[in-house]
Amino acid sequence: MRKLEMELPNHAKQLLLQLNQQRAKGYLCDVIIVVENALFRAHKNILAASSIYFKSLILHDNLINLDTDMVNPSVFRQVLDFIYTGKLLSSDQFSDHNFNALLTAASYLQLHDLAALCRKKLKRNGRSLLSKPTTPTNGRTSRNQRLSSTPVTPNQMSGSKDNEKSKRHEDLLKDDLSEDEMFVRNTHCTTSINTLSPSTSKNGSNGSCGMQELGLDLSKKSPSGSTATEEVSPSSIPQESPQSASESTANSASFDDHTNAQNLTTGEPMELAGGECEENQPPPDVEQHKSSRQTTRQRRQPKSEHKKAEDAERVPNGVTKRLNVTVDRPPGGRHCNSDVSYQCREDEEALENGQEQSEDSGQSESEGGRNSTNYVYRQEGFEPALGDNLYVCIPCGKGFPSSEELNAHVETHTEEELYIKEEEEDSYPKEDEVEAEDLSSQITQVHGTESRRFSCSVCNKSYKDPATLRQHEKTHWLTRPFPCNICGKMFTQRGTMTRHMRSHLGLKPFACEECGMRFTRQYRLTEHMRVHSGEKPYECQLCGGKFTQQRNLISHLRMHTSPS
DNA sequence: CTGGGGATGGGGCCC
DNA sequence: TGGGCCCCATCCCCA
Repeated sequence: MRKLEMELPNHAKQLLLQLNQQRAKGYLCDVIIVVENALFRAHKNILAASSIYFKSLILHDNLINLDTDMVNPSVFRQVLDFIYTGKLLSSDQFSDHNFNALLTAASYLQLHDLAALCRKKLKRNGRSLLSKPTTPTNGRTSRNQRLSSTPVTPNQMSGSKDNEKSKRHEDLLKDDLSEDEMFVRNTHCTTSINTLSPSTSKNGSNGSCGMQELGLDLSKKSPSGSTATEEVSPSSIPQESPQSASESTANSASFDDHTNAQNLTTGEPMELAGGECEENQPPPDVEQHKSSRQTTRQRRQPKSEHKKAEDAERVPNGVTKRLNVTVDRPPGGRHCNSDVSYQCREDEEALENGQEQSEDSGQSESEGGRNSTNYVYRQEGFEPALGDNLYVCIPCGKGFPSSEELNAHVETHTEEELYIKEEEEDSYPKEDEVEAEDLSSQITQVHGTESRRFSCSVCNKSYKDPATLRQHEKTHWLTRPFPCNICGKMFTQRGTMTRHMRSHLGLKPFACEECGMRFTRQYRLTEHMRVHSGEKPYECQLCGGKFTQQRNLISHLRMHTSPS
């Protein structure tokens, strides 16, 4: 048999180039590497082919946390670039110090070629090689040890991951990352990250890490003093920038595309790492349960998360909405499903507008700038005058020097800017609202001045206060005055909308002291606490069954009353 | 496979 | 404006 001698000269190179480009777009990326607060997407195959260490890590995990003692985001970006390009790009950054750091990382990651290169370089410069051990031996815990089956010493995670560290690193990133670096600071980002790793729940025995470890800050208002409140600012999840690797062949694969931003924004698990990553991963909170129910709940994935994961899959390159987006709400549907449908709808519109949802679409979207109040990043096509204010609010373009300030600013969006418009409407009745029903003025006139009760002319419900009546009236309006600026869903009450927004933004201020699980509503936490206390205040009068939640009692009662 | 129970998320609505 | 409660939907576990 004759040997075939035909060979494309640049086949390998082209292939790698393609892969790197795909990485930049997050296309087919199936693993996320978390380095401190930076997130990198990549392809398992590539990593596995590059390093035995990675090979072992990604075998069972879609999420890898690297020991930040060994590698920092800036260095890992270079490492990743090297893996995908085989090149170490020279830059000012490549000082001996940098090579030392690279060597540390390369040794740690068992990237022998890269390590050899670094040694060579250092040797040439006559500098001593770094001496950091490949395996961290200090007492400091690292996330990878908790979240992934890293071959590194399986130290415990110190649940109380220090703010200082994250902050420090954040600052570091600010220094290290280029102007084009993208910063993402959405809590959901972290949430989803956690959900990405099947091993998270298995390995994560320490409850207080989870989101906090990854930079979540959902506990601003947490009444608890639990460790869960010691987390870092949500803003401390700097995104690896697509531009960070701009000097290289391709961008660093990170949460750079809209999809991610979208998911983050909408509180949906980011589809950063491909669908499989999002499946059946319990949120970090869940894994923290210690009650008897703990096991059960650990195996569960909260519905919304689950659905969101699915949604993310369905809209892999979803065009995120910007604030002030025109509402286009499909009829019917509620809950997140409807939200998602809106999202999909926008995606479709984007498609119609020529934004293909091909594998390249992710890129095009990313250039469109992402919305997501909580997602801040910097990138081409979005050029606010920032100066050193690297933390950018996507909706308004304002830059802030720190994630904390940005975080504070972002909050104002949900409670301020987003409602300015509606406030104008709120002073009603506006023309269109009058057209809709024009109930308020009528009713107020009829009942407001004379009667103590204010009755709705539509349904005759009465209220003791005109404001409440007005609130009620809105339920009759054909037009709901309070749109969600992220998904377009409309609400009759501002409070409902703000609450809804919290789900987008991943703001869960209420933390359970027992397990660290967080909730968007105080009432939910109160409900939840009964899980730990065992209190079952709701009793079925028919069978004596007791329930922790009233709704479950109601559900139970239906069972009694149902025909079957 | 099915139904019941536990638990959670989201929206509506009233206070 | 936010809290509280209700309802619906859903998931997961288990018998």
